[in-house]
Amino acid sequence: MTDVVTRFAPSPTGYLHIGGARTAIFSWLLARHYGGRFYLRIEDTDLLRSKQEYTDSILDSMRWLGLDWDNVPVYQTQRTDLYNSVVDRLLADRHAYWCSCTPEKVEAMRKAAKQKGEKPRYNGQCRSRGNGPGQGRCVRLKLPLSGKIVFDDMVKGHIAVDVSELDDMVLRRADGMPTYNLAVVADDYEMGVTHVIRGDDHVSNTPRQILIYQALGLPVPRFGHVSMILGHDRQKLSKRHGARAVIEYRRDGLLPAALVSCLARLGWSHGNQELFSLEELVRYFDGTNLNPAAAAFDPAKLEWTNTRFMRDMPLENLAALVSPFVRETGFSEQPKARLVALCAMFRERAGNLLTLAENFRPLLVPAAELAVNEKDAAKHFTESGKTHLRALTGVFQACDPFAAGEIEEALNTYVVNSGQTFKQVAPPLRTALMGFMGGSHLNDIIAFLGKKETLARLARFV
RNA sequence: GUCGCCAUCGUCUAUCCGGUUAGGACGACGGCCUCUCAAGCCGUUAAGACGGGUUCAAAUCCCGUUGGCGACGCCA
Repeated sequence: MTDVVTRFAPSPTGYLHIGGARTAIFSWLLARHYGGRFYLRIEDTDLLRSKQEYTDSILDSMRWLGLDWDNVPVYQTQRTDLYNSVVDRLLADRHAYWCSCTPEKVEAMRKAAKQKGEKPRYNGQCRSRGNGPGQGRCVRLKLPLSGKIVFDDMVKGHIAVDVSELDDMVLRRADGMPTYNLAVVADDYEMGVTHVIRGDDHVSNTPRQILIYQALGLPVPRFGHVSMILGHDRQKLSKRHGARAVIEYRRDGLLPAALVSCLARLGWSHGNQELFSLEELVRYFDGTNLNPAAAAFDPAKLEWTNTRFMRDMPLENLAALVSPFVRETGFSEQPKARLVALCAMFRERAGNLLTLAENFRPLLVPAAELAVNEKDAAKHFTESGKTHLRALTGVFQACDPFAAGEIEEALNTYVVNSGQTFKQVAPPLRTALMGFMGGSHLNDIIAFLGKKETLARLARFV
């Protein structure tokens, strides 16, 4: 496989959701793995539902995920000449014919067939009418009378469908616009697509498209029908499963690499490996080991994956990524060194950048605005607890320089001298500084707050 | 209804063409660690839908049943 050409062909009728994203990822990976090309095609022929806003958003999501494409995206609405030439060729070769039946008439045909327990189909009555453009409304493909359409799917394996299951499909509508199946075949051929990776809701379209390729005398590409992604209850994915548009994950502060790794792992595997960098995916993804069964999406695993990616990346990078989220949670732009310190303290305690930024709050807010957990306060701000806080006020005041090493030493000295254990001193201190019993190591917290803020917080509770 | 596809722990999956105590990961639960919450480490939980074949041997191959999904548009 040297000349691998794949494509991703979204309809701009909505945002890129994770199902589409996964299809795009597989398609992109196949091309990149084999050093081929990956194209984008915007299937915008549904004029009513297509919006530029969606196209922009989809392209934006692709870029964010790190899925680059070759050339410029192709828009189907700009290629009617291509589609018309293909239909005309089919007409000239008598592989297609003009149909004068009205939609109502066809509908009635289908209904009747269904009532007889047959597959609802157009009966092909215009085949031999010899209609010309004058009498014709739409153009239909003339199917072979019998035979089987077989193809070897990259994920589903061998698939066979009897031609009698299909009917003479419309190629060009009465309004002159091409239908989906015609446009797909014309485009995939014209773009030189060798591997069609798409959702498995398209498997039943594949025999129809193969019929068009055959009528045109064109080589049929390889197909790979990726299974659907289901919700946790194994129902079709919807909002209530927490599976959303890619931009929403971006807004929540997921790392694109984590999303890609997690999505790639859904329906594809490489032994027991769970986490993959983009480079590893490109290296390992060769179009095999694809699971034909539908897979349920697990938001919990995504969070875990993201935490791992946040944990394993350079602190400076994480700090830069979390910065906008810190501003989003209501704080001013923070110096890089502070963000790095915060990330070091909290990155293993958050599943995404937004909650990471939210975890910073107790340390960024002024002492007077620190939210205090009532239960923890009641439990730890006892008489002895307050005694410790008062004593520690003096300890910290005397601590100079106010740096990590000195703070640790001063704290330890206080614990020993007061005949207490760290376990007795720490909880009231932690509650005073964080507002609740949580967060990172005390020394780090104190060093980050600095002398002034530390003392201000103690003063609030003594 | 017809056609097609699918079926391993709750979830994602491994087990390459038949031979495994059916492995890993997420989750859940428990323990260790510990000033807290996490993280980390250790452990527990839990699976071949069902019924027939073929075979010395079946999760694996075949048939059927059931269930799920998809498609059946002058939507994409």
